[in-house]
Amino acid sequence: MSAPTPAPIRLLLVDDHPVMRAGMANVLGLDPDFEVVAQADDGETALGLWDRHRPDVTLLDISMGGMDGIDTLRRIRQVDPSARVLILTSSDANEDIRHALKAGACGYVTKNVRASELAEAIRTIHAGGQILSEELKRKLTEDDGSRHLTSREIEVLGLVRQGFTNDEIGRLLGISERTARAHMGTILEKLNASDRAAAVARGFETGILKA
Amino acid sequence: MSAPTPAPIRLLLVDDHPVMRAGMANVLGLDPDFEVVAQADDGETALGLWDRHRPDVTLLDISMGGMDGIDTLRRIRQVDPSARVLILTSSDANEDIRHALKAGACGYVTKNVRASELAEAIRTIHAGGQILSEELKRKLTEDDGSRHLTSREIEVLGLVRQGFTNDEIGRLLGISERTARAHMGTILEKLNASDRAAAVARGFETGILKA
DNA sequence: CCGCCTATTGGCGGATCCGCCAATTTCCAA
DNA sequence: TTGGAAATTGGCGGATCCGCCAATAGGCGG
Repeated sequence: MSAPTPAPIRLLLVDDHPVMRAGMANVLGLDPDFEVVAQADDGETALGLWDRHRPDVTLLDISMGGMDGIDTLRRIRQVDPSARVLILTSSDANEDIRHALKAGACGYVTKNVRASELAEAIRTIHAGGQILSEELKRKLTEDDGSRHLTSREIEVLGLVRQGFTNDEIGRLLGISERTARAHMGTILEKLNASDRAAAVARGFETGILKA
Repeated sequence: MSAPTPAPIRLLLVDDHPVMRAGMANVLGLDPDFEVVAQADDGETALGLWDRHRPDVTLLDISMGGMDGIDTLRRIRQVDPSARVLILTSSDANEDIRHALKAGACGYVTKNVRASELAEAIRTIHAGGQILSEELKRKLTEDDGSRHLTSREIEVLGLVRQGFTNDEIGRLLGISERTARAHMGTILEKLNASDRAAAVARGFETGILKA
């Protein structure tokens, strides 16, 4: 009732760092459980390759030139909602984790993971499980909860970041300066910031804003 | 007058991403010109290994837990000012490049470099040359020049980031609120920001501030 | 159908910001 | 030594911010 050599798990690697991809291919390629069927260094290419190869599991980086990893993930899940994708990235920002999971990621590991743990994670993902380290889970629950901004608030924060006044923000968004101010108040409260400068800082720290 | 197999260039790899290190070791290990003599995933370990092996070239990542790459670089150059170090990192922030070069890096390449280019860069470094891509050079000259903050101004910006008012900043730094305000004015001008919120944003964008 | 959340707008007032002007001292580099 | 940049402090005033209070309207899930 047990095959000594089951079919390997077919993998698609997506990362814009060639050396990193080489590392993944090397580390995983040595394990007979895995087979790297394709690699891509941007979202567009990844989509095409995914469609052609239909890998069992996709390893996806978030920060890439062009279409980012989250968008790529959404597009893949749009084609096949059962696609299994493991996010493998350097960012441990709450927003990135949250967006990835919301977009349908089956797991999220940071790049400082050890090779053996990565392999184990892929097996778990392929078996239908979820992967999210205790550390990341803790980050998500403790540091967050009520303090995630609405899309409108994120929009306002983006303008604050550019140095616009409440009045200007109001005109830019077609709303009253009063309303912009109200959003600002909510942002300050949610981000636990004492003024707009601190709010922008918190935005970068949490990953809401990106350099 | 030409040896067919010269002694390989002895390398120390420092990066806190195990898979990335595997990639480097794999990519470079296949080339007989190179020999990976040691690997480290943090600055302290790197220092010890560097001292024991005295590699020809050190590949150093900037963002690491504990002592960061720049500090590690400084410590190495302190022991041996002729040590040759190539920064290999994901960050293309002006501040990181500037600090790395000032700390004595012989070269700076981002992780999206192709394997062949990385190998070539290492050879150049080992031969006594400098490596800095045209793209990064352009970034350094165009976007910068006069707009690098003084240490005092960076100190102030760090407090602004935390939401302190000019008055509070003055007291925290043991100076007058007037002076804090003056620094703020200079910061705004140098960073081309219209208010402190935008200044904080620019700080993160340029790499002066880090998440 | 009824709360709850979100978006919206309004008034009021004290706190804070930022620009423009000018001055002194220190310290480094040419 | 001398010029210049950096750090420091001061005054003045209009613009802007942010807190506290309150209200309306639309949407969504229980």
